[in-house]
Amino acid sequence: MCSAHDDLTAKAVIRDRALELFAALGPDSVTVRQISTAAGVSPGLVIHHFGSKERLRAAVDAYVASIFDGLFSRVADGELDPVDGASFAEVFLRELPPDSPVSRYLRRLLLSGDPAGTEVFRRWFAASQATADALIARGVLVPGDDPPVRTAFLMVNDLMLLLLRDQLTDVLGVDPLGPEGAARWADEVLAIYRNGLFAREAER
Amino acid sequence: MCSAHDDLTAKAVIRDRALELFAALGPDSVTVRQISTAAGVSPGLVIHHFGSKERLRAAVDAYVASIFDGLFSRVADGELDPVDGASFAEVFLRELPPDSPVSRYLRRLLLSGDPAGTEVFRRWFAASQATADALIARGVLVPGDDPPVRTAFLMVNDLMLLLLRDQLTDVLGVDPLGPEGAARWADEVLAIYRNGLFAREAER
DNA sequence: ATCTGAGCTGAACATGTGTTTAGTATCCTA
DNA sequence: TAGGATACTAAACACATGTTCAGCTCAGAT
Repeated sequence: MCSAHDDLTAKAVIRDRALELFAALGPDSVTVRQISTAAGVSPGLVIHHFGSKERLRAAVDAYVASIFDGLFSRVADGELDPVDGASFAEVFLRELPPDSPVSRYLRRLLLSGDPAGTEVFRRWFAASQATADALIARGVLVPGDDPPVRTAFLMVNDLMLLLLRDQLTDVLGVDPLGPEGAARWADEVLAIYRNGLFAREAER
Repeated sequence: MCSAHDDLTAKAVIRDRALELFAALGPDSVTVRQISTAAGVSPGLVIHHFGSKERLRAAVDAYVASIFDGLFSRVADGELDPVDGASFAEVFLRELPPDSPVSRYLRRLLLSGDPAGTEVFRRWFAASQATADALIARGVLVPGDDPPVRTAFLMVNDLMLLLLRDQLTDVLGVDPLGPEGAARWADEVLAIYRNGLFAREAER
């Protein structure tokens, strides 16, 4: 190994810097040269290791997907517990480094319609379904008339925090995934889940 | 006018084709030449009318924002009524042509963190707040302990359908904004809003 | 009739792009 | 210790990009 950055192989460094740049700027606006200088290598090496920019992008997609897969299986194994409204988003934020570009990358993955994003979405949905089933079995949740739709609803409520975090911070004045915002958000969501939203006619 | 396409001015045609291409492929992957051939004009004319590709993008941003502004003010005037769960998304889908690229463009606008997207989000939030206040005043909704957070929650529930429509269609097997899917989605959401989510201990 | 200015084109320009290539150092294996 | 693969670079290549420019057409004012 010629030049040692951190304790990672150069290929991994390239992948990590590409992940950051793709997440921040979008894959299309990022050039191979930007990635190579961010990784401290030559542009040729990026191609040497990944074949092409497009395949580097695919590698980053797969890497991010594998991170989420790891988190999902840890939840399934009971290592991580998404209690209290079944918020996967909060669990993930806790597990990932606070400035991790992964959630921002996921945003691009999902909203751009990329197949890799659809795949992550599918697995997230499956994990949500498993969690919901477990809570129903324990008698905590009621199943509802249309379990898949109910699961999807709960899941997107959760995902939203990740996807629209910046915009929500803007209008609320507080980060809904920060310490204070998360508490306020959870309180309100649980209140709705508990009491519903509509005024009860004649207060029962 | 040299070449008449449809009944629109060439500048408007360029803007419309750019909107479609930007929505479908992302602004960064679309070239001026693609836009110009889609509009049936020369690349130079695109620059002639808009100054630069970047300023064309800004013009499209503003155009989309104005479309949403129009819809918001029609809702405010009572012309459009988002009853039943206050679903703006459904209202918009009904008002826009079925294959309109606007909602897809909005997705890009929000995910890219573009200021224009943030602005649309702000106005959507304001409109949601106004609608919620009206429903509370009529005694339909209960305000909750944290009205801004409650409004944001309801709003993102709604936005989600627009933003994750494709992925939801994938996992549910039905378009949540299509005729059947919308009904199932509304039923389930209203059930939660009405009865909550948790099993009542001892069934009261 | 003539001038003016806007709409518009085709070709060219400068540059940034992804990628290739030739070559060098370094490591692992036999 | 030889030899071949691997990691890596610098330079170049081919091409696509956004943009410019000179000039054309044509409607409307003078």
